[in-house]
Amino acid sequence: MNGRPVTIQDVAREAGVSTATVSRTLSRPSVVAKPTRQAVLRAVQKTGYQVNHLARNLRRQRTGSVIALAPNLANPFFSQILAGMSAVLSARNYGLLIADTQMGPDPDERLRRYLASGMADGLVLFDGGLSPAALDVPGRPPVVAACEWLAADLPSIRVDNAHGAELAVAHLAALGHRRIGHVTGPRTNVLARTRKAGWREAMARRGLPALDAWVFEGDFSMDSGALAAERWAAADDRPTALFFASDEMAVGFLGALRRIGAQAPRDISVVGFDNIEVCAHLSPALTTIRQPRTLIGERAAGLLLDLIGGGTGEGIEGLVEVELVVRDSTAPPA
Amino acid sequence: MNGRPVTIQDVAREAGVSTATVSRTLSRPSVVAKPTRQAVLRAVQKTGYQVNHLARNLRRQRTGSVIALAPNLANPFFSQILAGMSAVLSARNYGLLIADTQMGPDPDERLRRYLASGMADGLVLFDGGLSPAALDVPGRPPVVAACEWLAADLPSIRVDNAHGAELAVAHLAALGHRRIGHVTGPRTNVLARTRKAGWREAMARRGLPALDAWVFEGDFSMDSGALAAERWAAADDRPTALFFASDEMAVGFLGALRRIGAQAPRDISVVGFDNIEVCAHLSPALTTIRQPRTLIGERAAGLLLDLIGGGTGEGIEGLVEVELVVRDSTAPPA
DNA sequence: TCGGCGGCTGCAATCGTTTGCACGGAAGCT
DNA sequence: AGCTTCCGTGCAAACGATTGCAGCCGCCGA
Repeated sequence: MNGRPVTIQDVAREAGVSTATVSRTLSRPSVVAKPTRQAVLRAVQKTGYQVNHLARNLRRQRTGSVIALAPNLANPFFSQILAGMSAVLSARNYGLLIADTQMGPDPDERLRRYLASGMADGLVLFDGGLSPAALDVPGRPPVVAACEWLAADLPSIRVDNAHGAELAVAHLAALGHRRIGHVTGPRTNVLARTRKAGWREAMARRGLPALDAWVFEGDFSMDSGALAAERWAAADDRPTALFFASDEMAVGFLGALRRIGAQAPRDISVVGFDNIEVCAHLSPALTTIRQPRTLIGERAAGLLLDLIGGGTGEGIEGLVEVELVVRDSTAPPA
Repeated sequence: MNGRPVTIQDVAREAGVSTATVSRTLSRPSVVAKPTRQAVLRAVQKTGYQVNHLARNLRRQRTGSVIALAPNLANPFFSQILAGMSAVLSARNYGLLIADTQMGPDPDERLRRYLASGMADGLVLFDGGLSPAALDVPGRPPVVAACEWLAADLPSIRVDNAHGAELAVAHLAALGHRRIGHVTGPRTNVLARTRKAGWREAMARRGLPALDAWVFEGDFSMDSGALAAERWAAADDRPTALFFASDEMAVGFLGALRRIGAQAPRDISVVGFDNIEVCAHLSPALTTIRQPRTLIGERAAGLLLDLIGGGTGEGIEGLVEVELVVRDSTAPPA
């Protein structure tokens, strides 16, 4: 009734037992005798006791939460992944802290700080641009990379980007395209690099040239996609199809394309990557490579929890499969 | 060097002072003499000491983090708001925990649990669908509502939805439209209700009828927007312009419109709400009401921190202004 | 020279749990 | 009956920081 929060002591007094017994009743009910247990539970009910997580965690030497570290929280791409993580974490009574790497001046330093601070029992890293050296922190908690990552030895959940590129190129080639270009992500981004490499390989596998003139540099943003449209239109040796490293860029491209009087798939076939929600609602609806984002989040969280629990992460599949979603932005070349 | 994390005791020993002095050096440097301070800082450097937040927070009787409770984390709308929150929170050394109300079976119960659990020093609520009764928890921490909310007495950051509707209708009316319809959000959502009411008022203010036949029910999703397009096309008394309660629905509408051979703004003018990123890249680019989402997040976090600090939230403006962004989806009626 | 004062510092209690250890008693066995 | 075993419980020491209180010391003024 009064303002002071009720502690385990209050419950113990109420139930006429020691705090140890209350604690045990709550965490390992089986070890306390049934009558005692019931008395304690009754006292808990009566007093409205809630454990103090701070105290519990201090004693247990853990924090009960994990950090998701993303390059840019404003990017909707992550929200679904976070939802997936949140689902499995809250089921296991873990909290999900989120943080942005790109906000302060020195991303690597921020990562290091998070690792050293002991604010969380583990960390999921979504930023492929950080330096592996930032992981070199004495007693750091487990880290799961949920992106392609230079340091191959980090437990990770990866999307099969190369296979995605292969699917895209295969689809376009099957339609009869031979001049298939690529719009890249940011040069430093590992995802972007893998997709580009995948494109090259897929082309080579079919004996198709992967000309540099068919590569347009982007940065995953819609604006950069729009820019690619202008450059594509101005080029003299144009590809008849483009594989984009992200849907966002493809969306920007399609919009700009219309504005300059061209149209997909009549003038050019377009394949994106991600399957963001808007794809199905564009006109033409965007053919793309689907990434199961919720699944990525769930897997990453699952893997991290396993590591935190002392597991090796052996049982958890690190590679999640992508699939081709055919819509209206692709057709045989004119 | 060894595995055990370095504590304040180690630093104290190294510096030849007491733990109290170390603590003070770190939290209120001005009260300790300069030579002592330097010795302590040197020891901190040497040992690589990091404060244990758990212990600090236990002692300080606070958790150092706040919860953002959203109806659906997978909704990209929130990611930018979270980014805004994250920015101001991490600047003040607070952590941001996120949680989903809609995941478990009983959202109200979840809210209550979060409030009672003491896991955070405060909470920002984005779900307008929860019952105010869920807030009725004995020693609950401050809560900020970042959505329209039935219980008017909760400190809140609100968007001026009614004004947004007014701007939309004013714009369309100025173009010469008289038959202006509305596509609603989910019936239970307070945001959706306010926008609809705003539309009605704006129409009335101009002496224009707001016919029920011009109202299409949606749920904020792209799919529901697409559905509205079919219903609009099938109607016999068609509005010449539509004001949408969300951009997502407008996007779905535009896509479906094209698929049935119609086109904006030739056949119908469209105004959305939110200014999501894709608006500018559609063709036609979508005229909409801009909500400053980052600002909403910043304000909400700021207000919450003020309340946590014992403030009254007086100085913080609760209403954030929206603005009209005119693009290509609106034109005079045919 | 002495009293007073103020600036630094240390002692030790405290935050609320968990948990190793020990103890008491009942039950089972010879 | 005496001895072991085992179950259930309580005692008290952690976990690692913060902070009120008190004491020390040096400086200043009288």
